[in-house]
Amino acid sequence: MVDLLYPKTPLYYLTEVFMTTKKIPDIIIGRLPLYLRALERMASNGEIVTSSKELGEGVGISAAQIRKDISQFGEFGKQGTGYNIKFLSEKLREILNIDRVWDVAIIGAGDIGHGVARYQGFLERGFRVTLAFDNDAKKIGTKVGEVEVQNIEKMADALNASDVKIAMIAVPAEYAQDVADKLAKTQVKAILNYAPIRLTVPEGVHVQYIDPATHLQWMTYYL
Amino acid sequence: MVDLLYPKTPLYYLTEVFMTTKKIPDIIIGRLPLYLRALERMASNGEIVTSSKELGEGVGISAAQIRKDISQFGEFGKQGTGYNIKFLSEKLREILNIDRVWDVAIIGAGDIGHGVARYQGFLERGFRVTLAFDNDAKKIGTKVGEVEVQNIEKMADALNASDVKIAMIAVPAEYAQDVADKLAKTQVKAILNYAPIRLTVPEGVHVQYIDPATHLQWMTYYL
DNA sequence: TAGATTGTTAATCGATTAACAATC
DNA sequence: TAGATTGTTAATCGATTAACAATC
Repeated sequence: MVDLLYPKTPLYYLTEVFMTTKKIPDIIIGRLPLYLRALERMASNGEIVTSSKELGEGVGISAAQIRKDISQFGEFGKQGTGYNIKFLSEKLREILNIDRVWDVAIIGAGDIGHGVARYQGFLERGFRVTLAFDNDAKKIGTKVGEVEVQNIEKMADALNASDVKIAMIAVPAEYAQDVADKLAKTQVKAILNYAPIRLTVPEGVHVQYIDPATHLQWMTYYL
Repeated sequence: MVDLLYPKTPLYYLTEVFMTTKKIPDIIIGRLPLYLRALERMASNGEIVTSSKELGEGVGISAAQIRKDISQFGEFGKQGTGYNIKFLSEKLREILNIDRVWDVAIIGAGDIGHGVARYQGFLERGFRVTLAFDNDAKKIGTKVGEVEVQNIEKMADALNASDVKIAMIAVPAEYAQDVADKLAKTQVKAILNYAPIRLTVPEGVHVQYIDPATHLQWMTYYL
């Protein structure tokens, strides 16, 4: 509208640059892995193309929203045809930075730590546990999954000697913030927290939470 | 506004009744367990009262939203003072129907199933695994946590003979929908799904999803 | 009383949906 | 060409925040 009425002013170009580097809402990023998950299942079923309608049904989201989300990153579809599943999957993997395998550290070698380290789903989706730490002398030196549990006092050094940028916290709630503080001093920039407590971390460090009991308590409201 | 200008019409009363039985948004219900979790930690630290400001800081939500959420269910605070932690916790437990212990079934006795069955966090938060099922002959008869794994063919009967209304699905993605269909024919009305796939269930059955890989893939966007 | 904090209304913000021209 | 489906804009919807009277 504006540029029909006025010549392009410096403000116009500023706006355009701003638009180009616009921040994608976090909530959209969070849906991309769900799209990718559905696309990979379609691909494994031998499907070649899909539509926003079909994909939407697969993830429980409206077709309009699927199209809007995807179009934030480029024009990956074809009018009249839909989306090539393999192509869109590749694009989503590039956008999400999962066109590679990420090494991950696990802190806490209790029940959750063991479960997480053994979980095949991570490996299938691009994550490999390569470091494990605990503060319990009885656990140090034992194995969780494929990796040996190290003394948590060596965590900072071991992390800095590695290229690990992702850590999972599986210690009791009362230690979780302390662990997070220590992680924040390393190059770890993403934390998946299984402890049932909110973590405070510096700008630039991302935290996601997993708390199954919270999900169950949510559903009991409706029972 | 309306009732300043007009006498109270039948529509007014209809509206009032409607307001009284208003449906609380799902997103608000989902925050209540987080409030409760924070309150329980405060209580265990010996604190007696808190404010929307303090509670908000504990869960990472604005004070205004905390107040608005809680006020949907009653007037549980005191002006000038804040909220009594014990009292508010009790109210939240009543609202969420977790002023009791819920029996839970786990379907799938693989790595996730074992981890979940052993997880102490459920018991502490009001959930007890009492039934387990798998289709693998090698697993049937073994134990996950405290309970014996039964043949999945006996699932419907065993569930109907129990009072279990909550089930956790921890089978491979390709079997998850089939398990969900079978569960939907029992009195199970809440499903926590660990399989990385969306489930379609009848009206009145609630599903929550746990997929750690999705959370990791979300964060790698920012790395 | 003065200070603090709730409960609630109104304003703002952001996300979702509807609609449709473009085009394969 | 006719039918299908995208990418995008405008309209709608719902959630969050700000503000403040009530009151402890």
